[in-house]
Amino acid sequence: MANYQKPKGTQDFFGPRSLKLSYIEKTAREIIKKFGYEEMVTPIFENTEVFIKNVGEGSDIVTKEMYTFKDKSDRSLTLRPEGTAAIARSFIENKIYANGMPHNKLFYYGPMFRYERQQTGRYREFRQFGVEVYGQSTPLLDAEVISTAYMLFNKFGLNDIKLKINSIGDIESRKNYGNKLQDYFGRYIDNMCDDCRRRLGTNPMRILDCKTDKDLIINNVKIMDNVPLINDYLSNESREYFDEVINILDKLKINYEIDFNLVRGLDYYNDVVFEFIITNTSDELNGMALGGGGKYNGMINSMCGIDIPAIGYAIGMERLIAVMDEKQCFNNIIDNTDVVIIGLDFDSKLAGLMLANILRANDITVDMEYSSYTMKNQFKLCDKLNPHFIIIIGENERKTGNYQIKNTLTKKQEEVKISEILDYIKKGML
RNA sequence: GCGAUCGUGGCGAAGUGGUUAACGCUCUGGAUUGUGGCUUCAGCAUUCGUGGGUUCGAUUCCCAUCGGUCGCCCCA
Repeated sequence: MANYQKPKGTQDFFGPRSLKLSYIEKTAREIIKKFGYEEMVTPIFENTEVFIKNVGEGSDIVTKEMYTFKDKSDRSLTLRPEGTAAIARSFIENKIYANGMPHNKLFYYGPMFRYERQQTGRYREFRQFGVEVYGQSTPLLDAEVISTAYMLFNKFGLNDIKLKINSIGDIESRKNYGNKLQDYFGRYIDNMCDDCRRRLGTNPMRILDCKTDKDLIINNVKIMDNVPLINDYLSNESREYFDEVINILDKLKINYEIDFNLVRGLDYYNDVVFEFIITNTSDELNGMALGGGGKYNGMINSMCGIDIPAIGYAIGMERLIAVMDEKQCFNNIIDNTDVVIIGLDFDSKLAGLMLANILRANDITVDMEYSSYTMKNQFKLCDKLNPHFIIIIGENERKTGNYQIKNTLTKKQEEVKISEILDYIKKGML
């Protein structure tokens, strides 16, 4: 046998796991539509510059994680590493902003690709469900966007997803704060890690995220404890906006934890940023981000020159499945077979096939064995599928027009006229 | 990009430098030829991720490579 392997970091979904994936996808679609969202489907790949310009030239995603390739006409294309930039591109290219709606609520679902070493909850091909809203900037909307995620978590039976939220301020606030951080960390930088030294010049806010220097103590002072807080450098406008979002979250009874060190790695965010954190699980998953997002008012403007506010988030499907597995949230999603039809000779199987399609057309799940005429083999299929009813057809049944129907729950077997089988089974399934 | 660890049949999992690679589950066939899920008997890896090397001989030692798992970085 040829030794085929799937590419590193990718996955095949089959059996129960594929059932879980489609259950999540279906449920997420249903719920988000209640909020008025429309699905947007964009290409799996985009022109490379869509991501470079919008995710950020300095971001890790762009500098080392993209699947970029040339097509036969020498165009540079990239397998999408995230959803937001592609959705924004489509929003602008199709001039959706001109459709007269005060806001446009969009969601997407599909695979994303990042060239990374895999570990728990991280793959090279992974799936995201995400939402983006364009056109309005108000705390009411921001809080509602966050609440859509919690409606989902709730529906899935997850009660331990912690919301971490912060405001990184508008562009001016960020600049002022960045200067302050450079002053502050500049005093200690000689003792800090290589990454932080690099970040000091390029993106000092990311130092706040550093795991290496998290507990660094210099001159008996834990430097992260005395770091200037973004909160003290927000413009009045940004601060009031953030306070109002928090206020509304309280009203919606969504628990949150304000984390002044939450800054996020994508360049396009401003003001409100947030992450959904997994808690109360195994060590591997605990503290991991199940999803994240924020506002990115500047991105649309930089793409098309029009001021259009934007906010969105994305949730990772593989991580969602992992948490839901641990919390045993998949108890009732098994697809049951309602009926298995047994035929004891070719003509009986043919009669069974015809009956099966009548039942299927009436919303009943039916399966059968196609090549064996022995009872034994066909009952084995029943053992596997565990149907509610087993219909047995043989020569006698064909002659009389009465088929044997066995109810596997009551263990009772009855003869039923062909014309009455549909009703008999429907009644039995209630 | 860096680091750790692992890779034996459909699955789980022992094992050793040397003629037949344990065991459990599953599966296949029979006891039981129109009623299964129990029991019982029998069968199922020319082969130990792949390629090369050492050796009289390697699944077991060495190297490389491809994968899995898990950390760091970053993120979903």
